[in-house]
Amino acid sequence: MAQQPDTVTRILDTAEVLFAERGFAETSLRNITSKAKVNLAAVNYHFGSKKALIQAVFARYLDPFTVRFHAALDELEARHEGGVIPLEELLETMARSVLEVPAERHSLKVFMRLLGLAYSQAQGHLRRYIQEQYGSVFTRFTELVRQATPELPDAERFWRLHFMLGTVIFTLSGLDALRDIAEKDYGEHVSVRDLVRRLRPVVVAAMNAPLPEPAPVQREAG
Amino acid sequence: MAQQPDTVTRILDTAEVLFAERGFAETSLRNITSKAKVNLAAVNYHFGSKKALIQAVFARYLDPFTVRFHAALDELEARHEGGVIPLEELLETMARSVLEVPAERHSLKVFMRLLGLAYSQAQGHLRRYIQEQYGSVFTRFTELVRQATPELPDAERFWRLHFMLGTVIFTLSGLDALRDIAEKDYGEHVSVRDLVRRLRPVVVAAMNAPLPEPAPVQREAG
DNA sequence: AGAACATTCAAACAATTGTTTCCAATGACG
DNA sequence: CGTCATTGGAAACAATTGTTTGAATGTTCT
Repeated sequence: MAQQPDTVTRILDTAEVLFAERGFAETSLRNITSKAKVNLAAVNYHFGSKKALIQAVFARYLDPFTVRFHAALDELEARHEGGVIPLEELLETMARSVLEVPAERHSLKVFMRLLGLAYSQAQGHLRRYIQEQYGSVFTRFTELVRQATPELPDAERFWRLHFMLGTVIFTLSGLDALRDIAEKDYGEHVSVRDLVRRLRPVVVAAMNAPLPEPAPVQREAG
Repeated sequence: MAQQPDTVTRILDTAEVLFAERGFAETSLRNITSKAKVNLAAVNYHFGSKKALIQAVFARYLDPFTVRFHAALDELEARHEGGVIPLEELLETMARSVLEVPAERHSLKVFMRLLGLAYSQAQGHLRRYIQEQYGSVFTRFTELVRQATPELPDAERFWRLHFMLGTVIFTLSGLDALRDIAEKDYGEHVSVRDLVRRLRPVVVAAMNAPLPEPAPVQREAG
C-alpha cells in the first residue's frame, strides 16, 4: 500500500507546485508527469485518479499541520492550567503552527496558494475533504477563542474569524502578485515572515474592534 | 458593432452565473450556450473567443463601477473642499459604490465571486485586464486614503489595504458556504448588507491598528 | 422587389483531456 | 530460482474542449 521513495514523491512535489501556479483544472496530468519525469500512467497507478492526487497533495500538508497544531494547543492549555488563554497567544500559536509545517517541506507560499484554491475553486470534493481534515482542529481553536473573547456575541466572533481567515489566505496566496507591486512601488522586498509580523497587530485589532451598530429593523424608517 | 438585445445579453447573464459557480476553466462554452438557449457558435461570433467573453463579463460590472466610484469620489472631494476626507467616509463611499452597481444587475454575490476568481485563478490575461480597469480608481482611492492616514508608513498602508481587500473578497465570494455554516450553527440568516455592517468596524479597526514591532535585524540575536 | 448585411444553426474541426491497456524491464524477497 | 510489486514506454480509449465552416435565415435599407 504505502510507497516510500521516489515516483510517488516526485509526482506530489511536481503536482503541488503546478497546482499552486495554475490551479487544478488548468494543470493536466501530462504536465505533471512530463515535468516529474515519470510515466503518464504512474498517476493513475499510484493514486487512482486525478481527484485522489489532489487530495493527496493536501493531505501531505494538512496531516502534519493538524498533528502539530493539536500538540501546540495541548501545551498551551497545560501552561495555563485550565485558565483562559489570551487571544494574542492563541493567534500566535496558530501562526507558528502554520509556519512550521511547510518549512520542512516546501514554501509557505505553495501551501497558502493551495488553501486559497481550495476555497475559491472546485466547489465539490475538495471542500468536503478539507472540512474533514480541518474540522476538528478548527472547532477546538474556535472554542478557545470563544473563551478568550467572552464579550463577543457568538455570531460576531464567527464572522470575524472568517474575516481574518480571508485576510491571511488572500494575502499569502496572492503573495507573488502583491509582492511585485509592493516592490515596484516601495522598493522594499517583503518576506513571508515580514508579512506575518505586519498581520499580527491588524488581526488583533480586527478581532477587538467595537461591535457594529445593531441591524436596522428589516426596513429602515424614513 | 453593438448588439442591443437578446443573444449577447443572454450569453453574458448565463456565463457570469456559471463562472461564479464553477470557475472559468470548469465552465465550457457548451454549458453556457445550452443553458442560455443559444447556438454554440454564437459565443465566438459575438465575442471572438472564450477569453474575450470572460473579459466582457467583467467589463459589464467594472465599467459602471469605475464611473460611479469616480463620481462618488468627486462629490466627496467637493464636499470637503480640498480638506482631508476621514477614513470612515472613504470606506463608506467605496462600500456604497460597490453595493450600488450589482443592484441594477445581478447579485453582489456573483460580482464578488468573480472578483475572487480573478485573483485566485488564471494568473494571466484577466489580472492584466482588471488592472487596466481598476487601476485608475484604485490609485485615486489609495491616494485619498494616504491623506486620511498620514501617520501610517506607505508600505504599511499598502499592505493593510490589501489585507482588507482580502477580507472583503474572501468573505463575500465564499458567502454561500459560510452562510450555510453560520445558519446551521447560529440559526441566523445573514444578508449581504448585514455582512457589510459587520465588516465596517472591523475594517476601520484594522486600518487603525498599532504599528507592528520593527523587523528584527535579519537574524534574531540569541 | 432586390441587394447587403447581421445573425442563427448544425456539423465538423483539431486538439487536449483523464483513463486504460498491453508489454517489457527492473528490483526485492521468499 | 521464481513471484510479485513497482517502473517505464507507447498506444489507444472515449470524452470533452474551443474554434471554424458554410449554408440557412433574418433584418434593414434603397
